[in-house]
Amino acid sequence: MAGIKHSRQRDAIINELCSRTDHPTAETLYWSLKEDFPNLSLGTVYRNLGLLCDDGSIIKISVDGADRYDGNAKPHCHFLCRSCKEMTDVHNVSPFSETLLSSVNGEIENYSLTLFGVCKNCI
Amino acid sequence: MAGIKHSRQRDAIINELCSRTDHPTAETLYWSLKEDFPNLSLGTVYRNLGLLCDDGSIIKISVDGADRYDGNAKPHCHFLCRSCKEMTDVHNVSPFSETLLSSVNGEIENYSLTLFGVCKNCI
DNA sequence: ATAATAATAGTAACGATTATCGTTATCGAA
DNA sequence: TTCGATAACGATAATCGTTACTATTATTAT
Repeated sequence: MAGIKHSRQRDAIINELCSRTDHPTAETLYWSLKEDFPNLSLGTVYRNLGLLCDDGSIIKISVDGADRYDGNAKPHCHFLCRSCKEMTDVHNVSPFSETLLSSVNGEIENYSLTLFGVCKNCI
Repeated sequence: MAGIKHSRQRDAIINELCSRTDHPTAETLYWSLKEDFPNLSLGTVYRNLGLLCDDGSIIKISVDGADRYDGNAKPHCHFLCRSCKEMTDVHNVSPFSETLLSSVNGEIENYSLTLFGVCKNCI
């Protein structure tokens, strides 16, 4: 990464995002980091998350409402509970059949698969 | 649908959405309908799309930027070209594997699967 | 036709995100 | 170790997509 400096805020944002298994929004991260950085700016959080997405080291998940971020950049599947809004990872995903992939009129680089429903806690 | 009236605008919005295979945003629909309804309001488009989503007759697709709408409410897969931003349907999607479904800690009601890449035209 | 009421157009308000800008922090080179 | 270049910061304004409000108009059952 040419011309990318370190900063205490940037390192903290990466560290915070990668150390949690929920899929926080920019604002959720912002408030978590406020303790250690009382005058952290929300714009700083957004700017760094954007840069990290650009270089592929994290993932942005577009959902209804505010976007969520995932420190695990390896494509995988998510489950979003419509009751508690908690988003969890789903592992062991090999969802795509040959017939699916062959019916795409282009080159696939990535995917986003989100399952919607109600989690065990909310049933 | 109790208490739902027809209106020329509402019928036109449904008809326009269902007659196209791209996955237009609210604003795209708005401009398409402007010809026939010179003083159509963007709010009217959003309000009707919201109602149609609520009763499950159309689908909202949350992607980067503005949400897209799909007149085909049957869950299926989409392919979004990162170059021309065109979104196309992917048919013949086989259901998810047992291993995937069993690793979800809740009841699945719906899903959203979007493939990202570059379409044949843009390669 | 009339009355009840839902839908509309126009516009203001809102939440999420991005851009701007003056100041501060980082980091390689002197 | 300072210095200078420049990236990153905090604060805040601006933008974008979407929703809410309100007075007026259109729809529908009677």
